[in-house]
Amino acid sequence: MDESNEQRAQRIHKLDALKAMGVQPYGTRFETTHRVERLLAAHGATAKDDLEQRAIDCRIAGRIVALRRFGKAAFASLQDGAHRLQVYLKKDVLGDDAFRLSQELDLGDWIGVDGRLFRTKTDELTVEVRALTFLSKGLRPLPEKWHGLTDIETRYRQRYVDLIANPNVHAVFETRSRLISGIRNYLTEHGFLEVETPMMQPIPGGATARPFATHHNALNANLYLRVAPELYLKRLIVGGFQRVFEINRNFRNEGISTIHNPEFTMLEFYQAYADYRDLMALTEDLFGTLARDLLGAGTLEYQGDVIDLTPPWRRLPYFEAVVEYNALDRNVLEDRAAATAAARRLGLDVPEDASLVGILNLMFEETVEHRLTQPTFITDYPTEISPLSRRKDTDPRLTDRFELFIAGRELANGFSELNDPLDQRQRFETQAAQREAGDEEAHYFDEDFLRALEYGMPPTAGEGIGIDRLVMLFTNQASIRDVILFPQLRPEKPL
RNA sequence: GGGUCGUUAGCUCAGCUGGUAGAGCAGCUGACUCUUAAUCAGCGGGCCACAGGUUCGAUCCCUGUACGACCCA
Repeated sequence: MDESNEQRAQRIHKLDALKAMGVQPYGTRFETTHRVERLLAAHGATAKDDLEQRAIDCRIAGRIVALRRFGKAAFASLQDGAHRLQVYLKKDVLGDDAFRLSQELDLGDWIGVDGRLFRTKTDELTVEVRALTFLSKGLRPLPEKWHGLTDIETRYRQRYVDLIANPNVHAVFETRSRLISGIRNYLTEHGFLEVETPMMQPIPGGATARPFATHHNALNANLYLRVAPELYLKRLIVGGFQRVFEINRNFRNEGISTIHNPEFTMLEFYQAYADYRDLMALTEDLFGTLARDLLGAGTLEYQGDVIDLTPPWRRLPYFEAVVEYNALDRNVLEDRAAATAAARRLGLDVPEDASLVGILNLMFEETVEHRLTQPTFITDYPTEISPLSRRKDTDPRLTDRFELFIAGRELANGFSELNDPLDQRQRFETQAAQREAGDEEAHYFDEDFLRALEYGMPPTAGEGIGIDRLVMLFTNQASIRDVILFPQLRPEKPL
């Protein structure tokens, strides 16, 4: 970008003008009495006469985002977080020196004001400023006041400008933070202990995904950024922690899309002595609690759909879903040739060497997932694609597992954990064979994890919830980049 | 990885089968003590993403590159 544009040069000149007035353009401590949000909440509806009688003084600070000058007075909008409050700068109230300072103000400057609340004759809540403190000079012009900043690339690369120009963006990230706090509170209140496990792992495990590789010089060891914390959290269950959770970043070396960022935030939690059904109930309750606390409702609108979070949510076995959503004959579940024919009739490209489960999984992903708008637990996933899940007692080809879909997207994945070390060893062997055959997403063989299981892991259920996608749902955002402050982009050309 | 579209002033955008660029906001100067997209008068501001090609002449047509968005894998 142009570093020497006209407006920037003019503002650098203004630094001298400020100094000439004895004003430090980059100030220091300023104690406020109120946040603008609080003032608006408290007095947004207080009547004009009432305000005058109560003579409410305040001291607030913020960035000037609008400025309307008259000869000997001016109105400015001060932005504090996602909220704005108008201030009135009037010569005969401010005094000559402060008014002269006010005439040097630019859009984008930070100021602090002392004054009294009143309502203008157009009934807008406003602070009549008695003392003006210059806090910090902005050297770059702000985006346009009416359209704001819309260029998507600039919004992501210079999120600071996006946050200034688009208060709704600020609000999205406040909601994100509150949602994560809400999850922490909920789990802590339910006896879960927050823990931290390695993000740099010698063997990346816990998910089918390609890892980022790195190297530790002093140890001369290859390490991977984790794709999931799962295997470490289960080691903690082996060690005797009954309920643990971790909220932090996972890294997957895969494509970027509206629902994928290379680093993303995951909640995983593990509960000893519970099964996957308990976790479905917990998930319903957790989402309901978050919706009530953050949205004040049991339903939310997402991209034109009304999503009803009222429990219980539908539970639909995986194979049943494939049959139901495509109105297929049940023989496709047993007969590979029939499944292939059905998939091809649906327009799917079936590889010659695909297994029956592979074909059914293809149908599930292509024809079912995106249609699961209302919250739905798909249960009983095939063992073949669930290498860490406990087998069903009634059918060892299936597992005690679910995935939660809302608005056509996977939001959570949970299961009763496989705690049989010998079965787990076999599953790893199968994965290792797939890896040998060229599947870069297949699980790595983790001998230490098996050793841990051999010490005995109590019956346990565990779940992962994609926090970014959950935030998308709660803030009605279509792209994951709009709920991640600094989404991954190709590096910018040097400035 | 493939396809489609985009990149013009600080921001938001125009720009005619190709003749060296416009608006609004923002900025600067002046007027104005209740405005809120303030108003009025005047004035500046451009490597038209980058590199080639075609042409007397390219913001415009062609090729490539970079970055981004969306769709597909």
